[in-house]
Amino acid sequence: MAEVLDKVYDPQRIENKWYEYWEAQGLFTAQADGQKPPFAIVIPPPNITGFLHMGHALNNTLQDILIRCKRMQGFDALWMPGTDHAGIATQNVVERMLAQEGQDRHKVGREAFISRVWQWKQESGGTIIKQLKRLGCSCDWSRERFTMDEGLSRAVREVFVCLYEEGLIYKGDYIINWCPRCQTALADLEVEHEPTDGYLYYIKYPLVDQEGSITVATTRPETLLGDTAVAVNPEDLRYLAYHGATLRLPVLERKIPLIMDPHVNPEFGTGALKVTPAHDFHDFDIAQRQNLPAVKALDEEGLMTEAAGKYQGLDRFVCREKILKDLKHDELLEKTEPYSHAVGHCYRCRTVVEPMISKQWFVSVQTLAEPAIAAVQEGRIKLIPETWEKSFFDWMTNIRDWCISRQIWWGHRIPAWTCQECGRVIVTREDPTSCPTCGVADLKQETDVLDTWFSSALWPFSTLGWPEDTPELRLFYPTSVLVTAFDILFFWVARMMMMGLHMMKEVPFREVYIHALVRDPEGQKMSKSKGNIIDPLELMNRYGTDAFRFSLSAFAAMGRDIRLSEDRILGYRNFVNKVWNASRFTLMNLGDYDPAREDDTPLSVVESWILSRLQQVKTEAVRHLETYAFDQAAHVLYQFTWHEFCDWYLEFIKPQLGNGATPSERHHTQRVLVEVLSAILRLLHPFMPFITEEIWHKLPGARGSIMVAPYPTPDQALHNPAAEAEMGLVMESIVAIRNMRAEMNVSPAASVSVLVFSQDRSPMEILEGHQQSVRLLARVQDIQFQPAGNPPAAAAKSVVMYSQGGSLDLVMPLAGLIDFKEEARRINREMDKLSRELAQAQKQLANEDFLSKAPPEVVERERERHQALTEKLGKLKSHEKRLRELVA
RNA sequence: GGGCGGAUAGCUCAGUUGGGAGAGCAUCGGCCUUACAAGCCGGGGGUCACAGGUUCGAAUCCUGUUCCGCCUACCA
Repeated sequence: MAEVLDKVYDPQRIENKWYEYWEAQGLFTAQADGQKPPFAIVIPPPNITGFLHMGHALNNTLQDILIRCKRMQGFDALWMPGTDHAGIATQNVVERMLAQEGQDRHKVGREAFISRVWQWKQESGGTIIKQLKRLGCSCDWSRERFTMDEGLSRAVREVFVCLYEEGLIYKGDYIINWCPRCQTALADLEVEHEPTDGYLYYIKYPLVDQEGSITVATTRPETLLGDTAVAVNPEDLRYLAYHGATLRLPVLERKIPLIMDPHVNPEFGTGALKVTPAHDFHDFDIAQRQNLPAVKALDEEGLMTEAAGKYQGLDRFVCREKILKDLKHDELLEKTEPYSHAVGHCYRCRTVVEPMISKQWFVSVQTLAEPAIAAVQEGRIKLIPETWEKSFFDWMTNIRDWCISRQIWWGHRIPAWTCQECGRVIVTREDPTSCPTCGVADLKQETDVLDTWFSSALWPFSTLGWPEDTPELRLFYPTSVLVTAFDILFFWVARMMMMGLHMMKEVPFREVYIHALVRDPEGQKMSKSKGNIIDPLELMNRYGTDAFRFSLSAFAAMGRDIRLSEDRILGYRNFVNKVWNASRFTLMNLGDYDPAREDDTPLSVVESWILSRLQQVKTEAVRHLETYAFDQAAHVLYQFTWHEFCDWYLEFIKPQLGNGATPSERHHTQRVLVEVLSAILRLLHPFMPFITEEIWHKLPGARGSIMVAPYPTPDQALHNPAAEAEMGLVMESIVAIRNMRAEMNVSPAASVSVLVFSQDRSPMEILEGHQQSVRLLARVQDIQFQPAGNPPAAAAKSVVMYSQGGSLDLVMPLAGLIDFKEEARRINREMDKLSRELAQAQKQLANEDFLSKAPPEVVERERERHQALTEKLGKLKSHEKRLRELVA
């Protein structure tokens, strides 16, 4: 017979083929016609500057599993894809390109720069999408969106104007985080605090009108140039005498007051705090309370301002050194201590950020946060696993206003205009041409753009067509589930809740599945700087996409980070190959199979058993997928496919497919085999889409893609405990015989016979009915069944218990074949184990409390166990005794 | 400082209302048994971090301790 499949599965050969096929057939496209129940997921939009990393790979594999499963289950499944314009990140990329050409954005100008970014997006922005396709993602590409496309930009504008009109967006002077390199404000979340080794400098501020000085401690001496006070705790006795004093700011000689503020911690440093309202969050608050002026000592480029006097124009870090030198010279630097503290860095470029007072746009989040908190509390949005709820509530209740303006060019430009004549601010849906107050046409648009997360916050409804009233929006909003890692829970998820609830009056998604982070084999977070990045594409090339996907799902245990282990991926690569070869075997035996032929042969016990087990597996797999226990779903399918279907079922049915079988037997066996394999392929398809599709098309009677074949559902009528018990006995007997052979070092070629003794009719008859399988799978030449009799002493012996009652003695006469001492050792090992278990059971049953308080079924089970152990141990003991006599 | 998670076989990890400790890999022994050596068969290996408590019964629930990891925070 011609080879139906190659001997080894070659992923590269077929992956592209099937992806193109799926796309060409339009199988990813949601109908949105209301004919089927909806199921929708919006993708966390990857940055257009992005390349597929492990986090993407895991996140999108899990989404694809869910969406493929739901699609097969008959839902109108929409996986809404798209990309994020990633303001700062993208602008940085294009600016770097310009730099290489000796240009910068200011020379080029705003409009030309923006079209340059669009051009870059056109040429290089699609990489991540190609990589998602490589991963097999079944996104509805016909609906792909981009946060800067026309529709989404309209949504952004609409939301901005609405919130502004409601007074929920305002512009104000406020202290924000400023990145001197990116030249923009950053939201609190965009600042990463990294522990940094620095120094704590103790600086003396001389008193005016009296002797002495007050010493303050700081990590940033250059900011003293912006100091407008020194604060001490009102309770701090050490400074009681100085209340109301005036101090002389070192170097600048400016006079500043000593004030009292309860926020100062007397325990830290000297208990005296220099107050720099323009460059410190804490100090800003103090200044607000105490009506202190703010002096801006640093400018937007991180250079010292005019207020810094002779230090004007110096870089902040150069200035720090200079000031220290001058302080030393003036003998005002008391001491310097090494000090490690958290320093804020720009999450995009790693530059040390500078807190700075600035005029920015804010979203007032308090009123938006409350409905989001309520939605989670009331269970209208479920966070899975629930453990995240606590963090969520903590964050949401302490949330500060969201700074949404960014001083960059790439993004949604804030739709606000200022009349140059009367100063009126105009925020409208359509670009204004003249001032509604004074009528002049001299209007200037805000130059800032919006934080990228502003547009992503609208993603669940903006991608569905809002503000238009589209069929998609009506059908798919609220979406079913959001799949994401916890690192963007606050950046993105919380904001989607706020915006969705406010604009749509309805939650954006009903469930949020929060998966783990992928770490390197040592448990470290993967990062460019550590150089420990593992490239998912490389793993796909090496092991195949299906194996890679299956690995990720098998790793995805709830609430625990993933340590990437290549050994395990290799193991799942082998599993994929196993599926391939089981299918290969099946197809090799289907040459003459006619699916249309009638089959009235009843199911054999083996078939009843495998079908019964299959129903159980279907139930478990679906249950695990519905609770996002991807690892358990994968595990159940792995175990069943490999260790039940391949290891046992296929071996059992080989004779029924061989020459000895009648045509109708053979046909019947083929029919059931195809049925089971078909179910396995469909169950596995969401995890390993490519290989299952390839095999699916080779199955007899193949019709269309496996993607739209029904996902298996359990058939209770096939549940068959009797067949499972019966096959349990058969398999245990085979294992027992194999064990005796292996342990006794009986060569596989050696011919052995087995005698089966038992007083119990039922297990005896069962095994007798399966003697062909026993012969074949345990490599036994001759097998005899004896209700009673005297087994030979020169033999190995095993006792197999039948779960429905009774037992079998399997005796392998081995005169001349074995060393009896060896058999005695084997028996003793087993008896030891049994004795220990028996002792345990005895202790339990001797315990009055156990008997009276434990549930009756537990007690009953313990009794049965005790009896079985006693019986088995007794039989082995007498065998062992006879062996001893024989040796003696 | 606050919060969260983890500690189970040599390694990576499961263990779903508390009721006979599991998988994969590794290891040891034996097999080219006509789907698969990326395979088949069999074996060995664990005081479930430590100390208490609740319970007839604890890897599982409670308290405390130790050691890791993460998130968060304005102690300058």
